[in-house]
Amino acid sequence: MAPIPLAVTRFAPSPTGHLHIGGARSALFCWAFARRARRDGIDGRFLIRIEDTDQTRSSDESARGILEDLAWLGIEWDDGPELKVAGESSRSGETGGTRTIGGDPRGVGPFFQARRVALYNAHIDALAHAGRAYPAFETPEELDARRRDAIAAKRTYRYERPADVLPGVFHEQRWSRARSGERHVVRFVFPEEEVIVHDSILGDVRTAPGELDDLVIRKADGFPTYHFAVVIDDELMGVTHVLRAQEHLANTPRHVAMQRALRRLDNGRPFTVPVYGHMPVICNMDGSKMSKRDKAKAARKAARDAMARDPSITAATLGSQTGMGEPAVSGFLAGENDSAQTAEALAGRFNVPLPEIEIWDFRRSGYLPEVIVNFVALLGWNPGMKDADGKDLEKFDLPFIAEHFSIDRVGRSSSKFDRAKLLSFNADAIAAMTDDHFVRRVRRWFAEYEPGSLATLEARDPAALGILAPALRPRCRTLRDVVRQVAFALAQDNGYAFDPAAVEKHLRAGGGAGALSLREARSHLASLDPWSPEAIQVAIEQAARRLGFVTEKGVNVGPVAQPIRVAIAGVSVSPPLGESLAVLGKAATLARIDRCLKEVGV
RNA sequence: GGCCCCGUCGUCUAGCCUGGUCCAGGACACCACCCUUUCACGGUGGUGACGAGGGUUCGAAUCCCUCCGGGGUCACCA
Repeated sequence: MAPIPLAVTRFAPSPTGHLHIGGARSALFCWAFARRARRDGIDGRFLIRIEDTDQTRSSDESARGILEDLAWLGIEWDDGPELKVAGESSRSGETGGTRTIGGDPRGVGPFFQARRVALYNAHIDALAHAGRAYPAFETPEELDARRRDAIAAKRTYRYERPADVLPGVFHEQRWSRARSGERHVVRFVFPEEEVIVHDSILGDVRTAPGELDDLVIRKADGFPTYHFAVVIDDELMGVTHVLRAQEHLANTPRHVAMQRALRRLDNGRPFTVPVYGHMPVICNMDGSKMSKRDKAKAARKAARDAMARDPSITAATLGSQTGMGEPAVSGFLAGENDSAQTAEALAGRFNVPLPEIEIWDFRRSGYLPEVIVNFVALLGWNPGMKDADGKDLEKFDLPFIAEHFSIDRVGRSSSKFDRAKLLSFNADAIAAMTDDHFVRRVRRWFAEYEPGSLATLEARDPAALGILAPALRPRCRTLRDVVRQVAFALAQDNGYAFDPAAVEKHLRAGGGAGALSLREARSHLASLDPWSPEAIQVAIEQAARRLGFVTEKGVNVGPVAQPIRVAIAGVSVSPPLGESLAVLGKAATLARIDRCLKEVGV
C-alpha cells in the first residue's frame, strides 16, 4: 500500500511580542490549507515553530502568549510546542479538565530554534566543505560604512565576496582563523545563476544572476540567521507548503538557492523545494503597514494634541500622572521609542482608544474570536460562493474554511483593514447569539477584564445579565460595550449626576410636565408586584394612559418613559426601561426617582 | 534609487483564467424614508468603481503594450 501523502504547512512566529493580526491570518491560511488537504485523503498537518534565534528580543512569555492567542482563535496545531488549555467542558463556562494542543508525533522537534543550533552547525559544516559557505570577518561598522558609501554614491549596495573566496573550494585559512576564536559570521556563496520561484499565488518570479549577494547564515553569536534556520527546519520538519506574507517574497530566492545547495545529512538526498505561496499584506486604512507602532503613534498624537490645547500639560506632569516618569514620557513624545507601556499609560490618561493591532488587543476590546477568524479570512481570500439570497457568502466559521479553503482563491492585492466592517461583523454575531450564550460570553469577558464591574452588577441582582441580555444584544457591538450599556446599574443609587440638558427637556419643560409624569409613574411602580420587565412595562403604559397620553395610534409612553429614564440613569439614554428597572430593583428605582424629584425640585 | 509584487464603488470583494448574459453584483460605511418611549436593532430606497492611454477583436473589467499610482524588499531582525 502506498504511503499516505503528506502536506505540512507551518506558522513560524518569532516570540518578540504578541500575535499580530497579520500573523493570525497567515496561521489561519496555513491551518486551513492543511485541514482542507485531509478531504483529499492527504495527511494535512499544521506545524508551529518558534523562531527565537534573536537572543536579545525573544522571550518565553511571548512565545506562550502567541500560542495562547492562536488557541483562543481556535487555530490548533498538529505538530509544535505543547500548550495546555481548558478542556472541552469549559466551553459551557464550567471549569473542566485540560487538554494539550501540539506535541511531536512525527519526531521532528524540538520546535524552538534555539534548541536546534547543533543541527544548523552540522549543515553549515557540510556547506563549508562543499565550498558553499565561508567565514567573513568584516565588522558591522565596516559594513555600515560601505553601505553608506554606496548610498552616497547612488550605487546599489551589495556585499562583495572577498577575492580569496572561490566557489566550490573549502577555505582552510579562513576556517582556521574562525576556529581560533576570531569573531566572524558565516556567509553563503550565492550562485551566479537565475533563480525562479514558482509561487502558487503570484506565478513565477525570476531573479536575475548577480542580483543577490552572499548572505549571512550564521551570526557572530553562533546562532543561525532566519534565512538559514528556515531552510533547514522546513526540510527537517517535512514542510511541503510555505504560505506566508508577501513581505517574504524577496527573500525566497535566497531560500531556494540554499535548498539547491544543501543535502540531508541522514540520507544524502537534496533538500526539497517546498511549494510557495505569498499572500498580500494587510494595511491600515491610510495604506501604511499595520504595525504595533501605530499604537504609539495614536498615543503620541493624543498627548501632543492635549499639550497644544493646554500648555499646563507637560512631559513632567504626564510623567507623574501616569507613573511613567518624565524621562520616559519625553523620550516617547520625541519619538525616541515606541514603548507599548508608555502608549497604554498615555492613552489611559487621555482616555483615547488605541487601535487594535494584535490579537490580544482585539480580545481585550471585546471582539469574538470566531469573528476575527471570519473577518481576517476575508482579507485576501473568499469562497466565491453565494448564500441562500444569492448574495456573496461572507459569514462563515472555521469548519467551513477547513472545508473550502484553496490557494486558487487567495487574492494578489493587499487589503486595508476596515475596522468599521469588523465591528459590524462582531455586532451581527452578538445579535445572533442566544441570550444564554451571550450571558456566558459576557461573564467570561468581564471576569477577565472588568471583574469589579461584574461583581457590582451581580451584587445588585445575580441574574442581572440574564435579564438585560435581550436588551443588550442588539445594542452591543463588542463585549466591552456591555460596560457602557450597564453603566447606570454600576453607579451607586445616589452616585450619579443628572444631566442638566436632559433634566430641562424631560422634567422641567412645559412647566414641569415631566416631573408630574414622573410622580404619576412612581405611584404605579410603587404598588407593582411582581417586579418584572413585563409588569414594569405595563405599569408605565398605565401611567401614560392615566395622564391622557393617548392618540388614535394608541398609548404614547414617551412623555412618561423619558422622565423615568433621566431619573434612573441621569441621562436620556438607557436600555429599555422594563429590563433596566427590573435589574435595579424596586427599592433602588424608587430611591432614584425620589432623589431626582428632590434635586430637580419641580 | 535597484529589484520584485499589485491596481474593480471610500473599504472588503464577485466577475477576469474559459472575451458578449456587466450601461458591473454583494457586504461594510454613508445619505433618505419607515418603524420606534431614549439609544440601538430592523425594513425600504439611494449615492458610489473597472487608474490612464494605446492596441487586438464585430465586441474588453476580462487578452497584449506603455505610462501612472500603491506596496514590499534591499541587516550579524524575523
